[in-house]
Amino acid sequence: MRTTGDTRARILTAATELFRRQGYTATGMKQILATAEATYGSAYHFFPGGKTQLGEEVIRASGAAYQGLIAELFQGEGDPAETTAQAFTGAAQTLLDLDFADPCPVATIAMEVSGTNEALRLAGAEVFASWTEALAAFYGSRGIAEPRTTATAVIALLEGAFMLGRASRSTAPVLDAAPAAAAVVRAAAGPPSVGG
Amino acid sequence: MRTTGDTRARILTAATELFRRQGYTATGMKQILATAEATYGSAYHFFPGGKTQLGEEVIRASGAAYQGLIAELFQGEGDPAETTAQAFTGAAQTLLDLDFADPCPVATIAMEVSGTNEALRLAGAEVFASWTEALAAFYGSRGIAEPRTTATAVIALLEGAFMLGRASRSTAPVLDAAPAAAAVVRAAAGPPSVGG
DNA sequence: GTCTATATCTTGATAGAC
DNA sequence: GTCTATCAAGATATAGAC
Repeated sequence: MRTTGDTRARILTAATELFRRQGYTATGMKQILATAEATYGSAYHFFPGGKTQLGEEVIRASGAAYQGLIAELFQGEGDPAETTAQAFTGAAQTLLDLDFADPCPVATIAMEVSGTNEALRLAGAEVFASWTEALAAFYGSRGIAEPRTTATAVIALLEGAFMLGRASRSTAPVLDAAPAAAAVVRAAAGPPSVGG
Repeated sequence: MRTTGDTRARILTAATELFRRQGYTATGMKQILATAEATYGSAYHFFPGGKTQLGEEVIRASGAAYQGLIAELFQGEGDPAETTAQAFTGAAQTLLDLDFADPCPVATIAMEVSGTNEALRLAGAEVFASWTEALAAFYGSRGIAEPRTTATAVIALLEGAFMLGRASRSTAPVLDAAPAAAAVVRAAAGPPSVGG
């Protein structure tokens, strides 16, 4: 049963999958269309902005989806540091389930185009900011000091751990990052002792 | 005064610069050779393995250089957590000096090819492992518990912060990561208190 | 070791029929 | 809304003169 708009969604899904596996530049329109079982005519009908528009919509759609995931994972009354560590443990499993394809569809595109494509760079920046805000809202509600700083560091840690995990085809970096992320949260929860 | 081997080095330098700015796939041999003021003949004379060999040598050379930088930065008798934070502060300045080009030539290539080019993926993995070992050696010598785990988390945090910083064209993520990295080191230095 | 010319293929994008 | 055919420009890589 086909509904109107099906083709557009198929193209977007195929692009998301291929971008995360092969990167943005290395993925051609032809391959996207073959995977989506669509044609050039349909692609440029729905995405007149071409490949750049496709990349931008992939970033924003994935960004919204992951923002929802953050809201889902980071809640409840437990220790926020423990909640954070558990999210990393779950992320390690996701990495494994994907056979070390990029768990973050935004990261690879962001790395590739940050220096060359301003529209895509900006889309990635906005998505990262939205994740930081969502996570900071959670930390703030749990009484963590400097919630935005903490959230930024936790997201950076997760993205970096994904990168090392993909390169080494191992979940170890993400699992190693779990207690580290908890330590970051605990440090912000406690007193800001600097001198010793 | 030209010395033998000059051309080879020029090609390698140009490739390193362009890969970090534009990514591996988006950079063409033609542009590399134009930048290096070299020709196809020279390129395939020195790099018979073509673009893949060029990518691999860029990764390994940059990896060795940065391993030296780690050894240089992480030493001395000061508080290792403070030393770590200072390294991040310095990295933020580097990011700014590069006008938000990738401070890590390995990261972009690793993200792009981890799923498609096994030779390059492995080269990146080995480089990341060498950095982790170098950093772990420092933490171990300073009495930090689980030095490898700590080192992995710190490197992941740095790489992730670079990624966010490039996307947002801001040093804030790297500066936010500085105290977080210190917290990770401090947590490993102190007693493993979990319950409270 | 360096050069030019070229072979072969793929890229993103468009035109126009239906 | 979908299709095919095609364009112009790019890609990596090679051949062979010098």
